[in-house]
Amino acid sequence: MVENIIRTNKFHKDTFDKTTEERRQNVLNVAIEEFALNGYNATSINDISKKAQISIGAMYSYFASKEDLFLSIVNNAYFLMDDILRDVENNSSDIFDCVNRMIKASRIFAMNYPHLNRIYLDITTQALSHISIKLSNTLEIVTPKVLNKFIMKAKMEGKISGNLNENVAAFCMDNIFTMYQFSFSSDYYKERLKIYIGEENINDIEKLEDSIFKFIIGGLSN
Amino acid sequence: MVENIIRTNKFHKDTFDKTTEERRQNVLNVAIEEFALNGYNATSINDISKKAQISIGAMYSYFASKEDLFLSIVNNAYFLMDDILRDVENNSSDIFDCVNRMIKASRIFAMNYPHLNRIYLDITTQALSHISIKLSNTLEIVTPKVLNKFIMKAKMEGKISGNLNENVAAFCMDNIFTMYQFSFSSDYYKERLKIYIGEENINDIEKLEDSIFKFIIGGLSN
Amino acid sequence: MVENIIRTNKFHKDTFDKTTEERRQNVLNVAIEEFALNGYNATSINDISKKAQISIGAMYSYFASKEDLFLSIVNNAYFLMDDILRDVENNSSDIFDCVNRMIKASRIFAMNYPHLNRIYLDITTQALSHISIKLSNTLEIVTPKVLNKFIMKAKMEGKISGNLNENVAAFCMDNIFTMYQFSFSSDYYKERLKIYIGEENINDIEKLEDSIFKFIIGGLSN
Amino acid sequence: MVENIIRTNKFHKDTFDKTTEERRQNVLNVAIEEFALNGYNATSINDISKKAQISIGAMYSYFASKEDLFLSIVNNAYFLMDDILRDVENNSSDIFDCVNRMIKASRIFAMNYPHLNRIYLDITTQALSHISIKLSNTLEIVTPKVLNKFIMKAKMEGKISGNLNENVAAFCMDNIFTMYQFSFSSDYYKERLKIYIGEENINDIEKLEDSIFKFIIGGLSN
DNA sequence: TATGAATGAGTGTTCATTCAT
DNA sequence: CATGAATGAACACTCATTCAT
Repeated sequence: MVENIIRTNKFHKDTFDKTTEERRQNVLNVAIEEFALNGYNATSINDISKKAQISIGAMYSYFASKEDLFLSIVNNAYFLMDDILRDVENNSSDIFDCVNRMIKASRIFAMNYPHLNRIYLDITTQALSHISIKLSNTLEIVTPKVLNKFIMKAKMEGKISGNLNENVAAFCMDNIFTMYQFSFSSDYYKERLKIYIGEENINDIEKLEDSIFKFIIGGLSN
Repeated sequence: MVENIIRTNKFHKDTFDKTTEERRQNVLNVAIEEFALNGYNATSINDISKKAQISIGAMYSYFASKEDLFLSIVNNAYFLMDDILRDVENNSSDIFDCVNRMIKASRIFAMNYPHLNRIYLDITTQALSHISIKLSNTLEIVTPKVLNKFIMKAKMEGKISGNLNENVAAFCMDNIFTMYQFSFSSDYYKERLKIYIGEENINDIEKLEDSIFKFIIGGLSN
Repeated sequence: MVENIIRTNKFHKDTFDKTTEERRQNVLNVAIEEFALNGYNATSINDISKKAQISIGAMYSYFASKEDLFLSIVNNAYFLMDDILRDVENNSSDIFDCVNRMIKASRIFAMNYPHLNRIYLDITTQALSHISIKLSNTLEIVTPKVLNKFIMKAKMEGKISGNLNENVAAFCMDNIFTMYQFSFSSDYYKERLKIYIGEENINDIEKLEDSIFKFIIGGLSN
Repeated sequence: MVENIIRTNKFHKDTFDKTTEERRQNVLNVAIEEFALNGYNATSINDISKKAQISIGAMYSYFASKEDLFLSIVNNAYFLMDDILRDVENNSSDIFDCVNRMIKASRIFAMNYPHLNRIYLDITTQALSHISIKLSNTLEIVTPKVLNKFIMKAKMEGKISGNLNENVAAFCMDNIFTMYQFSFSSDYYKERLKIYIGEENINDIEKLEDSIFKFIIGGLSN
């Protein structure tokens, strides 16, 4: 199972498991913050160790390389995303409910873990393709599966047209979710959202999400 | 006018205007390729100058810094995007035609200028927010304006519901366009597209774009 | 007596005497292999402890420093050489027999203990003079003594000319033995031997050693 | 021709050819001294650049790596050795003259270039076999050729026995020369020479070399 | 006594930028 | 105006050694 592969991926050394929870969280938190702020390439492992107030030697006793530290973080982030998606899947009554939940989940994830979301954006960058390759087939697999499932179900129940191309619909929907997420973590996309909906509407999240919901439902009903 | 601001932004030194067109293009082309491949941070100006077969001294007589070279490229890229969008705007008969043209334009831009598209993705990254800030208010302004205009027109002509939130709709539509674009330049998003629509459907662009078109039209008709 | 000084040199801590023979041999064997392969400077004590499957803490409870571990090994190696030389001394009937035995002993030592021989070569290097100093007056003392003794005896018995400078002759002879030894442990000198005698003759050890013997005997008879 | 291969080996970058002769010599001299003193592994390129009072950046604009700097030095050293051996070859009237000249040349080379001689000793070490491999077939080729030539000539002229194995004889002779050389550069072998011939005789070089000469001539006449 | 996590100075190397020619 | 040699801070990473458990 793909999910198990993800969960058993391990990019840290045994030593990291043995240190205190506090130390572990501290290292990860500082690293997440730095990677999110500066991007992978501009982040220095020496800086992270200084800010986390641990020695650089300890850092390298926890992770074999800068890349492994980064992969560890990304891997953990996928656990989180996964859990959230699984939650959406399990609690959604139908595709409409599912869309609604996914919109909210996108924002909440980005607001709760803005650093992780920024890191995710960084990974999709061509410069980090060598890194995303190491996680390939574990990424981006749950969302299409969940969306597809609910769309098919709705089709069979006659709730939406049988002519809908469910794959492309799922793609379009996730495009909206993904960019919506980024709109709460990356300064660039934050600015873009403001331009689209106007600075004065930025705080009426309910209205915004309701409109997104309607747009998507329309897309499904074409 | 915003457009004039963009066009008059100048991130190169006067010397660069004075050298030959060939030399100018050569420098920019090599730089674009390198930045697209490695990302801003991992790209070396010395490397670019070597590959462009000009001296590093010349490089710095053209651009005050690595950042300025990068900004120059991005700025030029916006001319291109702008022209394309303007073209779409001028030739579209209505919002449906406009959507159709924008879908195609997204793909064509990404395929014709994959390097520029990758660079664009890089910029949206938080790590380069210090760079996007210098271009702020010049980016991402034309698309919403154009989309808005056509949606409003369609609303007035009764072609689509008056209840539609045109701002959010434009946002959703551009989310789809943007991610669709990335699907033709970044390896990461290429892979993601394959996962969504299946490797076997990746070559039937017409069917894909038709489905995207229908999804969006549905969204507008909700 | 010099010999006693050698034997009582002790570069390890008492703890090392108290651990099991197996553990002791294991540590030393792994260390010998690593030092021989990488040289003193490029060998890591942490690596040795990992390969020997003992903790780095234990390592430092046995030896006060990397240098002491190295000195221990070298010191032990001198016991071995010493025993071999003593054996040659005790069993040789005269200088001719002695030369014959020393040629063979050189090769056999190098083949049985190539690691120790490589380590010896490393020590003679200027970079490790700070180490050889700590062993000085214990090294290189037996061979000249033995050779000298047999040459003097042969002189007195009229077997070789009384005009021979026995010191220089011993020096020349040991030069030949030493380099012959290295020809069986260091890859560099192995290659050199091939260049001198031809790859096709490298396996006819008997002929080779017979020729060396004759050369030396000639040298003694000048 | 092997000699040409050596001469055209180039381990430095073009930039090094372009800097001033003074700077070039300075870098090489400091590097030679450091490598000779500490050995390859324990020598730091940053230290060399500091002692040579040039920036580390300049260092790396001259040589692509620490290894290349080292190889450059070794390569240059082979030019020197080569010239000396060629000189011996050209000026020797016969094998006896040749031996005489080689003994002297060994000492003089070691005294004039003790650093280079120490570096040579370092290279023969197993730990540096990865380096000597890069020079293989260029090293150690001239001496056997020269010695062989003169021995064969002497054989043909009846000056020495036709039964002599010239290859092994050359090997033995070079063993003596090589170790004699080291006796003037490495502290270890200096000490060893003293032990063999006595501290009181260390200054009577003429007597020493005369005795070595006689030993070798004897070896050739066996 | 044995363990191995932790330390931090030090390594080889890169690269944006300057400036004499 | 163009050149490219030169700079040096910074980087990812190593390793001899210490010390709490």
